[in-house]
Amino acid sequence: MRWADYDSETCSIARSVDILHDRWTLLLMRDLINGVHRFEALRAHLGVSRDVLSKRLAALVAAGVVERRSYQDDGERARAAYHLTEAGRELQPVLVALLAWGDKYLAGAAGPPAVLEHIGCGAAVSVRLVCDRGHEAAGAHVRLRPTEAARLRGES
Amino acid sequence: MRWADYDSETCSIARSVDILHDRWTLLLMRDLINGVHRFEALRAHLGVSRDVLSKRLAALVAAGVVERRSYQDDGERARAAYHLTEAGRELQPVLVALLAWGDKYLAGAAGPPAVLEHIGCGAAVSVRLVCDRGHEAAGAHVRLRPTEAARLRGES
DNA sequence: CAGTATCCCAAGCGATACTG
DNA sequence: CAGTATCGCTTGGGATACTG
Repeated sequence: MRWADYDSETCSIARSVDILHDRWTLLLMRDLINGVHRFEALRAHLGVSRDVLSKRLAALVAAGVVERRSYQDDGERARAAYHLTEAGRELQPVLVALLAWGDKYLAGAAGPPAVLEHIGCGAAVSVRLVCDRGHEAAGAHVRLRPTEAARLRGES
Repeated sequence: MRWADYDSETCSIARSVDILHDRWTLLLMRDLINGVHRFEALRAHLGVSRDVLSKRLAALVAAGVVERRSYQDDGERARAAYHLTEAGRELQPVLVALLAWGDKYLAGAAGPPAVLEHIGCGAAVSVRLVCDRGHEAAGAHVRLRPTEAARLRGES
């Protein structure tokens, strides 16, 4: 297929970007995936204003990637905490890919501030594109094939 | 490490997001990686204004992920085209991860408009997180370990 | 075709103050 | 602590017109 035939708006990348494209959302996801769950902790760590954090969290809850939970420590009153849903956790490859790319191209002379490691064995973790038959499938070895859904849409 | 110890700004994810977080950049990268290289073709396919496209391209050239080339068809005058640099091409995993996620969670009843396939064998392509010793390393089986660079920064 | 210049509007964002 | 309300600034972005 010629890529230009591929509808720019219905593209899954476009839909994903629509949810994630602002300056804070991916960093917010990063913190959530790494164990920061409370409003004030998120605000302080990200350095974002309360207002924006509130809006972002609401948007992510609406999008189904974050859920709000109440919890209660002993002797304390109930508090709210935010956790990723299954859909949210599955954005991990996006974050890892961004991390790997930033490590490689933006880290500067000092090197990356942190590396991702497999807890089981301590080896470095990387992102790979593979096909169902196990072939490495990066770069030009990959193409998009339009589905029935796209064909039907095109006819309408 | 406790994630909150990890500096939010020097994080490689943050640096990457800084370059990519606007509404158009990732879609622009998508089109560039898929063979749309000319200004007017990009503008038409993305549906973005000339002004913004011009700025985005300039920013991406400055960031080193896009390069501007001149080419000349027979009998035509020279024209400009934009191509990804090596660094730009290596953002492919980010795009594939976004595509896969959108396919899974945002495609709706009709299913995704296109699927990614390995040109060699036609099998579907997916993103995997693996460690250097070949272990599958997704979800909670992964952690960030601060490097010397982070320790030095923390002391300063 | 490949942009730049101008204008104006809307959205994003931060600061501050306030509420339960 | 966990937010909402209000304000005003700044940036992003579309429309249109213009240039090489």
